[in-house]
Amino acid sequence: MKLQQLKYIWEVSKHELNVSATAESLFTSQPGVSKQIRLLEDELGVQIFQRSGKHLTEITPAGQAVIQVAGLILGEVENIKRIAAEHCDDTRGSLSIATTHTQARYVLPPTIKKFIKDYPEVSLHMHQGTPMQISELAANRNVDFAIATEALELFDDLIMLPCYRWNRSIIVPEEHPLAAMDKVTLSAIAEYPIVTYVFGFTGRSQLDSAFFEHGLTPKVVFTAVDADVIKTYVRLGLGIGIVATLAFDEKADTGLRALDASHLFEHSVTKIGFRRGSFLRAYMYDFIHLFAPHLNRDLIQKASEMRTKEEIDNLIPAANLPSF
Amino acid sequence: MKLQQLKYIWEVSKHELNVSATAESLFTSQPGVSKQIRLLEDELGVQIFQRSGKHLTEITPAGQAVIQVAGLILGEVENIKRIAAEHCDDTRGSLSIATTHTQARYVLPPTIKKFIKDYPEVSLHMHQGTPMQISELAANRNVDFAIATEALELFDDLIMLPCYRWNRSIIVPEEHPLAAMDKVTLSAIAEYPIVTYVFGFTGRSQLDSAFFEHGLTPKVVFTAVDADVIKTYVRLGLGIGIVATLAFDEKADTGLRALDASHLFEHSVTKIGFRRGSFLRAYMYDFIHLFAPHLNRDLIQKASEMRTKEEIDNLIPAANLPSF
DNA sequence: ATTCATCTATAATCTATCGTAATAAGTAGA
DNA sequence: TCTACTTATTACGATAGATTATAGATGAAT
Repeated sequence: MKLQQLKYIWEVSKHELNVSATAESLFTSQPGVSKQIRLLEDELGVQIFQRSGKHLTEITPAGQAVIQVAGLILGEVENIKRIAAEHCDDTRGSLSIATTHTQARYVLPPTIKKFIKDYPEVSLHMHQGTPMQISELAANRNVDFAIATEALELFDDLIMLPCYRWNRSIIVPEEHPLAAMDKVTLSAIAEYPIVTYVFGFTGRSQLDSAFFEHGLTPKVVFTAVDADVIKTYVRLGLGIGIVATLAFDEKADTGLRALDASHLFEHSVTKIGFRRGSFLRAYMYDFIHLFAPHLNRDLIQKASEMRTKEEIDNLIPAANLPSF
Repeated sequence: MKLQQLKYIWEVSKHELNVSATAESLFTSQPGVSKQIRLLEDELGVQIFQRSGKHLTEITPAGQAVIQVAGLILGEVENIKRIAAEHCDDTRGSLSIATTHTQARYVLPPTIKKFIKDYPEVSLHMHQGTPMQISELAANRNVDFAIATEALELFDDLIMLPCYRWNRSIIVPEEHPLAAMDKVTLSAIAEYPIVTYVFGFTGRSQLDSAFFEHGLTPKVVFTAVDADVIKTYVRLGLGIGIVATLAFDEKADTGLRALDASHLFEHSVTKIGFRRGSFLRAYMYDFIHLFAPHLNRDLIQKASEMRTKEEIDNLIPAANLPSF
């Protein structure tokens, strides 16, 4: 048994059982991968993949179990490398973060700025995608951290730490009738066409459920992944915007007004996630701490030991989070 | 990084940093081991072993951490092999048990007899040693199970399941004055020379503390590892014996009488232990169940998840154990 | 100090293994 | 039945790994 063989079966299972594609992604040849998989199967005495003729069609039950453990091993191998790097030079390394537009554009910049000042030798990589893609990247060890508000819950082998709570604001042109209201109401909003986030992004589901619970059907005329696009269309008069409050900047966003909507919609919680059982470099702890000052090394390590989301939420109650 | 390299550093750390001895135990050449260790160190960029000239003198802090994780990986590799074997043929395999004389001679025979009848294709290996050696064998993956009454607690990465409680008896020649007593007392025993277990064996410490608490100093004139030897010397009139009750057989041990001493000494608990996180074959669960009928697959799996001995003792209270 | 036994590192050689390229063979979908 | 795609096979070349012999270093004992 070789680590490479474990790597191969793991990667094949993550590439829809397509050996050619897997080989390409690993910068090696297809016959090499096929051969190693076969050798491993011979050694173990069980089929890992079901074949129909020359195609891999599915993973056998034995394969399921083997691949799962192979994943653990690959994670530990990664840990060994990190441990070594940490003991070698704890200021040098790399940090990959997958996140959404909202975080990258409005929340992360100060954190990143401070981080690259503190750790100039750490090369930083940012990936942008849907919450689902982000979670997958973290679960598959393509990135170190996932930062998002949604979908992270779906991956059981990610440790997710609550970072901050945030609320929504209604964005309207300055002269809009709603701007005159003291406290906007859901029914008032429902009167106007709405521009907001795409489903699956930035707490969009919270928004929908609020309307639904009040028996209202919002007229969503346009959806976007990011608040910049939303604001642009609000300016054009397409409708009123509903975005995260932290995506509005009074100075920069001239011509627009933000009306607090925290009383209308349940708050959302943004979280940072990493693979369960992964060794974190010192600068990784520091990054988390920079991003969410209530998360110190001790707390992060305690949370890493937890088995369920509930335990973590108990350890870090939402009430104690910073709120925006 | 290769599995072999991890195996090498792990094994070297278990062979007092003697590369030559390690190579021999692995049936390979010393230069090969040295080279692979060096290659691994080069790849990781840190020293794993401290060298003084040409000798390995100690493990560096980085090495400590790396070797620990290497141990996890090797354990998972073992699990993969077991998983594969289980899916291939769940009646064939091997089972290695390390235990003490007392277990091997008096307790295990019926279990073993049933087991080899149920699983004729499983090759069974028994190792005998001190409780300390037994625990080490299990911790170092040389055997699957450790069965003993002492020392198992010292190894944090062993899951130990309580199997049964047992008490002691005083063994005397039939015509001995103590045989006439209704209920023997500690002070009565302390009058006579005593033959019992060597320290570190078969709950010997429990025995000493009972005397100590009553301010008595037993006259131990001879100690042995096993009850057979003890009984032999009792027959010779060297003194009275104190052994596990289950080591006395009324029919076979003619000329001797056993006097119950359960009221004098705290009971002991015999446990079966295996490496934390190790995948157990179906026949391994069955073996445990044969040995300790209250331990079924579910309970064993639950206990495997536990972090501390206390949690396990809570799950399997001593009061519920069979008693001998 | 010196010697000896023991242990590790180095070098050279040989073998086995792995990756690659070219190609054959099988599958799925139109 | 044809085409596009995928995997298996084969042969070859590069490379890494094991082995043997040997040199160098250490530490304990004389």
